[in-house]
Amino acid sequence: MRIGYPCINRSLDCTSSSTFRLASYSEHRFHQTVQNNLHCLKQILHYNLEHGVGFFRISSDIIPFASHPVCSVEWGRTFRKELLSIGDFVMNHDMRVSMHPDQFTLINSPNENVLTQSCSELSYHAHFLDSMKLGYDAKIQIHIGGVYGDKKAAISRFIKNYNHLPPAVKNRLVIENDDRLFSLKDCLDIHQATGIPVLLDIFHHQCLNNGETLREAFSLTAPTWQEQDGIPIVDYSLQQEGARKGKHRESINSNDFKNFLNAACGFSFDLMLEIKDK
DNA sequence: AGTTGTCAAGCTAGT
DNA sequence: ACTAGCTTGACAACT
Repeated sequence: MRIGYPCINRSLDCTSSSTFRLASYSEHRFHQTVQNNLHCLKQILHYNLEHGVGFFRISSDIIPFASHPVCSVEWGRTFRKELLSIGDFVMNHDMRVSMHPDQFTLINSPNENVLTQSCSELSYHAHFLDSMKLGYDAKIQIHIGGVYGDKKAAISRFIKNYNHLPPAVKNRLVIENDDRLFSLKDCLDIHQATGIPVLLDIFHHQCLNNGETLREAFSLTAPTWQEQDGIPIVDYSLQQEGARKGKHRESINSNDFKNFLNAACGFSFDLMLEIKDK
């Protein structure tokens, strides 16, 4: 099992997700920012190696405005050497990376513009991981999307639009159960129809489920991952007490974590710790 | 130098 | 009607 954390390393003064306002976009600014982000990503991966951390989620901001019309730079070519070098580092040390496009990426939206932009956002993520020549175990995780007043229709729209995605995206895309709308069971149904792997989010499963125990949730999701997908990815986090439902905790609770590990015993997976203080 | 309003994008539930 | 929350605050204009 590899353990990972998302996007930000609080021990290094180097961030791989710095961006800028759209209003101040220029090719120079873009070039500078991407160069710095890639440099910091390398630093973070080195740090991770030294600290036994084999898994990392790369921020979607690593290439700012990559899917926006304003960006016409062929960054995959410009930064080819840097990207390949990072990819080599990841593979040589048996590490894994993933990405999580943000809440605006909705492939089940009834709005065609939202769908189009979501597809180009997903293509950007796939292109980024492809540019590092990483295997298809480097995943892009998204939620199912909105309900739009009709859950069944929302699910069929997801399946239909998923089938039209380019192979580069399909090779990496996985779906994650969320905390309010689409449960693990919904994701498994979509898996039945599409073959898409299901990423189990432990915290979301506590918020929304159909009575499956944690062990059952593991048994159900594990077979949705094929050989080329790598071992399953599992997201772990906890409710911040006193905050509104869905808010992630600042720090881990070791009792809860021990219970989780006991329930997970015997299953093979990589673990993403979505805990604010890493 | 420090503070604070705002930032590409969507949706939902709670207030 | 408004806003917090979402995988992650931080940019940039203002005082």
